[in-house]
Amino acid sequence: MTATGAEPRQEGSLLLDDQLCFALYAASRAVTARYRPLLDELGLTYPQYLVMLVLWEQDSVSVRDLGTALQLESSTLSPLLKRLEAHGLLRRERRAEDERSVAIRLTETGARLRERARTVPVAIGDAMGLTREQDATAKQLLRLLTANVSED
Amino acid sequence: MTATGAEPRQEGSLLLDDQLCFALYAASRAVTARYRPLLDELGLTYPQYLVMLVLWEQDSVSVRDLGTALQLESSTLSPLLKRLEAHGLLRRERRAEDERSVAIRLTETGARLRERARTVPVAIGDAMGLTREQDATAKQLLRLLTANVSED
DNA sequence: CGCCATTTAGTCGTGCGCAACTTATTAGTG
DNA sequence: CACTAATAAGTTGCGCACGACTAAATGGCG
Repeated sequence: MTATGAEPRQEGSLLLDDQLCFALYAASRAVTARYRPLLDELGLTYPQYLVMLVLWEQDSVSVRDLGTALQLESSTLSPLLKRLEAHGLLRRERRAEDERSVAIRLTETGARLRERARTVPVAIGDAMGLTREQDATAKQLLRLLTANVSED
Repeated sequence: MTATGAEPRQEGSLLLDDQLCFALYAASRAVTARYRPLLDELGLTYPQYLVMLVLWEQDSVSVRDLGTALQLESSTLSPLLKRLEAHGLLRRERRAEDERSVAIRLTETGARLRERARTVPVAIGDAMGLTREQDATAKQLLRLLTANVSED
């Protein structure tokens, strides 16, 4: 893939459309918006869906583990998990070994939801309309960017 | 750039780390977090900064124009613009030609802030640590993705 | 002209996302 | 062992983001 630079590439431009950050911000919201109708049918928001992805991979994780996986603070996760618990998808219980920690476990309902969610990544993949290579390149660049920007 | 696919590339994976959407979500928040201390000094949040970028390009735009440029709803912009007005950076006045429309104009303070903001894109560019080509490729892919996903 | 559909901002309610802080528990040090 | 530092989860306050809705103004059509 070649960079077809139809861009005024001066280093410190203040033009909105020169900013990678804006492309990122717009893309992220556009993708989330595309997820919304699909996730509505599952009764999930997008961040809730991400939490469920983690739990479907590995049941019984701590709030801390979720925070590490999703890069979210407990101040974001705690209320979100409460809502998922209220919807009957998971249970929260203090660990006996360490009373500070809370184990998040799927309920039967939560575990079963996985089957209904299987179609979601496929539908989104279609909508994104990237080739396999573009998808891989994008992921790679986004991870590099995240790593660089998260330093110190 | 080659796609070094150390990925389990099955089409409909439910693994968090296979999802482009998560890479996007994480990158967007990481970049915004990197902006935060810089923008704090200007007294701006990240979305407020984006609004200012538009206004520094073209003074006197409508709420609708801002919404088109930033892909945001009036329900997001109206309160945000009120806060910027309260901080003395802009004024909102109904247009005489069309009383439905509101013209957003920079105050002297708002216009002057541009000079202090000049260092921001440079600092962020450094922190991102992408080559020119990676930056261009990322922007290109993100725009393609946004366009595809926004269809219909 | 009169009327209705459209357009433009705006309000309201809900759910993030994060900084700053609190509380409870555990670990580590002398 | 005592005591302090750390860790884990949660609360609060604020600012987005967006859907659903409202009010006011304009455009278009008969």
